[in-house]
Amino acid sequence: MVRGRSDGSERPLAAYRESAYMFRQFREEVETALSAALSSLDLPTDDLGVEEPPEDVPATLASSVAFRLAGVVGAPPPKIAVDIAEELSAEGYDYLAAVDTQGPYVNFHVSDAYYDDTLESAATDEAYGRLPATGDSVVVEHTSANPTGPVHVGRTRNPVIGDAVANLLDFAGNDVERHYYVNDAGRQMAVFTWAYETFDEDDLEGEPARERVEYDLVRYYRKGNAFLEAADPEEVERAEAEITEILQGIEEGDEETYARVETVVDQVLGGMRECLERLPAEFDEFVKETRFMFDGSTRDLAERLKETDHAVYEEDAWQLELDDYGFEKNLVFLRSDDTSLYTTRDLAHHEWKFDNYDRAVTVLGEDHKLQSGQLRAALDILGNDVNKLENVIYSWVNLPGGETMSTRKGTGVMLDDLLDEAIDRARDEVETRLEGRTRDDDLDESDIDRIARQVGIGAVRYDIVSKQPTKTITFEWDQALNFEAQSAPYIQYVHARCCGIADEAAAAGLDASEADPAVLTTDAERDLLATIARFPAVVETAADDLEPHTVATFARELAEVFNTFYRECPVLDADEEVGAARLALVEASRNAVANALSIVGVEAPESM
RNA sequence: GGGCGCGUAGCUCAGUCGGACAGAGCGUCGGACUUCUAAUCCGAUGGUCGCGGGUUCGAAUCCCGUCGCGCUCUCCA
Repeated sequence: MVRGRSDGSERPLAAYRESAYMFRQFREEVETALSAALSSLDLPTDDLGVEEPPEDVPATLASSVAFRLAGVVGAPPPKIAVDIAEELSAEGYDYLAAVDTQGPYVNFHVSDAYYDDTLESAATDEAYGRLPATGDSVVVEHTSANPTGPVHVGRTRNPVIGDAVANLLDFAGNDVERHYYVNDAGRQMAVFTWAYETFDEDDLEGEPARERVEYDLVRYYRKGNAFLEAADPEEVERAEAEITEILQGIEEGDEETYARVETVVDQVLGGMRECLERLPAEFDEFVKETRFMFDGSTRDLAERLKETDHAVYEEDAWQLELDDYGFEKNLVFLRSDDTSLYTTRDLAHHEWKFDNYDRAVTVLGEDHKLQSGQLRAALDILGNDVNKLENVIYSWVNLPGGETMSTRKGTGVMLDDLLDEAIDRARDEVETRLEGRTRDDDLDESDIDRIARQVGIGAVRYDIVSKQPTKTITFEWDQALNFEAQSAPYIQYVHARCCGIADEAAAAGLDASEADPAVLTTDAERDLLATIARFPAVVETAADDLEPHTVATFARELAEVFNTFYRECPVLDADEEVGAARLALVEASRNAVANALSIVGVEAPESM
């Protein structure tokens, strides 16, 4: 579509795709040029101090190196900055065009080619921002909630962050698989299985809150737990014996017991999976922990642990001393009855990951932080390269008023209800706005359904994914479902606007292939292009740090500069040359917004 | 009590591997729809960056202390 650069040269298509890395290349050029200048002045090059300047500074990158050299050189920073700028040559670079100073800062300016290539790349490449293949396979494990009942909002941070991390790593060039680790061998599932087999429909409290299997079966789980807490001690003892029998059956690999437990597990998990698909959070594999018991790997691993220097046999149980790793208490890996623990099985699980993937990322709540540290230590003791294992830890979601969420007690807001409410509110918005709508594209009933779903669910996801995972967040309806600025709909709206303009332009016969980036001269146009140029670097940093929320922030910033551009720079009513270039800018914006949204897991509507 | 995390505007949050006057949105107040979708834009208002020390040319950011909140310290998961 966009042909030729403003200097008239032609480049092959493959090279356009390479130029998806303009900001990153520019950064390298700045570092190279600055190093060279410092070297020729006999100054140290270990800390270049390259950073992004504040918004009101008209440079793309800057260096604060002059501050640090003041002591070495014995001159004031502004003087040093000038010396460096004079020594620095911007000759021979693609994107570094000029250097100047502003007080103690050395500022670096980009060439026209930087903008030209950004526009070419972003407007023509639907995958704009995607980084080159790393060759790494990465398994992202997230959610992994025990299959005890409906997914509630307290758990929602995990699939939302997890899915975004997986999307991000994928977009950063990795070969990603998404796993849900199913705890099907623990006491909770034994209790559930016993309760499911013991009680009848008549024994249960109330009707299922929703027509789906996990809402039905969770009533058995709650009934079982209530019984164990309150029933006659003799009856409780009898029940406990049955529960223990189930646990031991699993441990011994008894197929009949396994089948009984899986009857419950598979049903409940199936329902939870349907709920998660609404987000949507989908998985390549549901990995059951019983797998690592039945294949003998947990047993083998325990034997190997016993052989290590850290293993001790105390109080009839095999334990691991982890003082060297900063843990005071020992980690028991075999109970006194010789059965394995959750962590033992998880160790086998992680060695399996190491055998099959180059990297393993786990998204988990802060309540699992200690356990994950012990896991890492034990994996290290077993001789694994624990650098392959990375965690993303998130804090709890509070309800206003400090109410806690519990599947067992049946308290908390269910994710299904949250999503239904979000979609209902979004539908109200759509219908309200329909009256004042100026665009005549005749939204029909199915469009309204689609928009309500995209906007409602998008708002919930964005509200969660846009915040730093380490911070505790308070869930409030009005805030999560605010459809205005700093929300998913605000960004989605930009995408819809881009699509609308593209449609109108096509109908009017406007052609972006004639675009000449040199005619984009207003601040609004340059700001938009400069923001789009940063996108690949944003993806790179976010992926390195496993921080999808920075992509959410970028998407919002991009939407803001686009809306200013939209306000000030008409596309269809501009003269043909300017219109064509602006249309290319709209297409570039659409690609960047669509891809940023897809990373954070929010749909990009073509109309709304 | 020990370990870890968090504390930024009335509210919700960016910024946190030291750098240009601490930024948004919501709220409040005031403007802009005969103009590609007003889920928009423009302006005003609003801050002892929990508190106290320290390091530094420079600290919301690093160090020490302290207060508050959360998580955690099971032969649970």
